[in-house]
Amino acid sequence: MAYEARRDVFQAIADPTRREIIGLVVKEPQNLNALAGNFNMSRPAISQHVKILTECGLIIIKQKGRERYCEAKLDQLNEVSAWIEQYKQFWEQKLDALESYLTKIQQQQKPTKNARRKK
Amino acid sequence: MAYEARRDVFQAIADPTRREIIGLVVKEPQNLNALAGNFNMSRPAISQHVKILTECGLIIIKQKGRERYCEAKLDQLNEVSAWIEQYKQFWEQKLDALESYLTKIQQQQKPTKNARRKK
DNA sequence: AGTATGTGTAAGTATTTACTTACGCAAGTT
DNA sequence: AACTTGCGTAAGTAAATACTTACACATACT
Repeated sequence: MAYEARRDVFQAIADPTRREIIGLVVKEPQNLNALAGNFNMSRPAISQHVKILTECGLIIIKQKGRERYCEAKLDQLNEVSAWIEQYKQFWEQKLDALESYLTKIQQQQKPTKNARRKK
Repeated sequence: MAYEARRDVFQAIADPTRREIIGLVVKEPQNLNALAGNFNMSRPAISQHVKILTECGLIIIKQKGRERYCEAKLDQLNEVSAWIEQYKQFWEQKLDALESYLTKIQQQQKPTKNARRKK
């Protein structure tokens, strides 16, 4: 039951190996053996990761003779980008404007001096 | 062994429930029961998701009496944002400049007219 | 003090993940 | 035609995930 129900971009990029595959393929399209050469795992393992990446559209395969070149096609990253972007403002504003406010609140929560919980 | 070795932001946002939690908490900080009310799953399940989110810093907990308010603190999303951003140019340029080139290549790969594979 | 409320966490479970090795097949080479 | 190369995929496995129910415990309320 390995590698079945997976077509989600968020899931796809959750795995560090897959992120690395993307990084390599963006730099230079390459066939599966070449790709697998960069990792400390078996060729089939990489093949399975690539499958997932193609299933969610982040990689496309160009068959050339018996070789299959993997190319990056990162448009789907837009989904993630958009999700992040909607919060960007939030966290950037938090950083300066609300910083002092938050600190204040936090101080109100400090336990009374020398107070002890009974064990 | 539920929910152990997890502190990675990419992993954290890979789960749709956790993404939804973030969405809710950004709009309005709320305690765990209120939060859990939005989902079709048990309160402990949400508690565990929140734990993961706090562990990678996307949510902070403000204890108020017996309640624990969850607030979003999305700075860590920067890690994801940065990763995506480095590729943004790539996929945006691909969209126009390379589009025609890719189409051309693709056509070169079309099997010869009426060519058939033996079965 | 006794009860209700808000919550963390342990233990159990089904499913999914991320690998592995073994095998099979098509495309090129000799 | 036989051999090599490049690759997909099946089957097996250990670990991680995402839940659940049961329980413990502190804070508040009466």
